[in-house]
Amino acid sequence: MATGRTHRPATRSRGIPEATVARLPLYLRALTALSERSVPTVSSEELAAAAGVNSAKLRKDFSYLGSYGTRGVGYDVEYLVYQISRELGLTQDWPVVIVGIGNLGAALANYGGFASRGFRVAALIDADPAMAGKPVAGIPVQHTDELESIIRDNGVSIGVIATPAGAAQQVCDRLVAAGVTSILNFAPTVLSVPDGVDVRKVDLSIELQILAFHEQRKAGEEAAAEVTAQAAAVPATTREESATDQGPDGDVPAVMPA
Amino acid sequence: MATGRTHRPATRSRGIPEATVARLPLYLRALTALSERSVPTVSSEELAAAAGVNSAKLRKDFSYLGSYGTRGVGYDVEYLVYQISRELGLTQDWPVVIVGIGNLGAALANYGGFASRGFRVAALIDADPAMAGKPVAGIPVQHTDELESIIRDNGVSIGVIATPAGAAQQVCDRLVAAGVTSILNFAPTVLSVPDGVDVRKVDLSIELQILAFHEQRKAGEEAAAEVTAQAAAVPATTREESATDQGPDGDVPAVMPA
DNA sequence: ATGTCTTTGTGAACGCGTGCACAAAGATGG
DNA sequence: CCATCTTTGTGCACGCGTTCACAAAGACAT
Repeated sequence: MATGRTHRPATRSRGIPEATVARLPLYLRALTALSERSVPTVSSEELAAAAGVNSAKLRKDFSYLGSYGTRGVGYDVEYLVYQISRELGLTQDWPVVIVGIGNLGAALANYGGFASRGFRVAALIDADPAMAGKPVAGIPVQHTDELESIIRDNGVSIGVIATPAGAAQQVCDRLVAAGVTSILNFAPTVLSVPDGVDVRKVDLSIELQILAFHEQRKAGEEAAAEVTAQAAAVPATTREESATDQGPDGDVPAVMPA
Repeated sequence: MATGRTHRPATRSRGIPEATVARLPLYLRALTALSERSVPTVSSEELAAAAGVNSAKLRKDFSYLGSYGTRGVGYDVEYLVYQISRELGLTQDWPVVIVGIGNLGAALANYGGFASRGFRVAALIDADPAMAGKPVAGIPVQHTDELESIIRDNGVSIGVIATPAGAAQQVCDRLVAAGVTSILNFAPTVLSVPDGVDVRKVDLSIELQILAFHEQRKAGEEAAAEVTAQAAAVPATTREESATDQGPDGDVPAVMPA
């Protein structure tokens, strides 16, 4: 998982659990694909397989939205697409600003999935004066000085931060002060925001580290069988070495801040 | 949250809960920052604040790794950096391939956080023959034909998929067949993999949709107070309209597949 | 109209994750 | 050496999320 909600830890809004909300976009995507293939109805079993989840979980998720299925038949694809879209708030237009037009910011500006679900890139903002006016994904980059006016003029409530870590908190503060209440943060920093502001985090480095952990464990388990007998002989000095006083400084690997 | 583990749903590997593993990189980053400022020790309270988590949670997380703290003092920063790095498997070198060198793939190749924690970009792979040989982030792009040999020659076990959704499953299958056992997927698709292969997903579109949901709810709550009296008069026809037979087709918003 | 068969919707049990609150441990000062 | 004070490590309870398993609902054929 590349994220973690920062605020509103267990806010089950109007009865819809957070975990369910996180899966609704998944269902929506699968349903949209079915809709394009003109499939009229789908069973919970089929849809669950397409979305990669348990069918019981899917049914319980849908039960929070209401009784939209027909027993013995399944769910009407078009109707469900509409209901989920409405529940997620995708029936309205969401202007979004992207701050920090480096490699990642440019990639986000070009990302089709943004524009395709009601999200409209209202502006691209960068601190580098040399970037100003340069078009990225057909949209001219604007300077940070205009951040506040852009937010207000376009009624932007969602901001995307793709700046270096050092600039993220400052940008965040300005976004919030200008009226943004939801932030998607790609910078590897913990953002502090006032109550009422939602922050979601996408951290590429963290994802890889989690994969590395499991990868290491897999490698360890493979080797475990042959070392089991040997491990019994060794008095556990190898793994837990020198946990007594001070950590070895020379052994510390070259770990740099992401 | 930008991800969701696909396989190994609740695998508490060697006793370390999945939720804890997901937070270790967060602690590591905060600790590395302290280390650079030559801070010798840190209390759970301070570190928790820096990582944006509860201090009790942090202490419990560390207790899974062992008793590395000193009561009345706190944790030795350098030692903890080393222990967490080792636990996460960052003391070894992880060669990584990135498949799909579009905007996003290029951004990933240039992303500093990859190389800085033991992850080495072993190769960039793209299906477009025109890209072959072109250097991105100082690394020449190679053609998809060479995928298998690259994986085997470099002993790659972690693959990053940044291709369009349509190509993702096929790329995934080839990666897995060639020996990759951990995949970080940026394509908006559900990947199916055999047992033993870990998939983590980063989905930019989903993150925005979750934010939109909360944003909509916030807006709805603001307006709720003034509409409460009015809502009582309206016989609930507005919200749940025509939930009887068929969903309105004309009303369905223009939702495209991400 | 009635029976059968499919599929939904949900009650209930279970397990994981979180946070409180406190006892144990050890540093520090006298 | 003893008292005090700080901070860790953890037992415990609670709540959310997941899954099972089944009764209710409705389609469909006869």
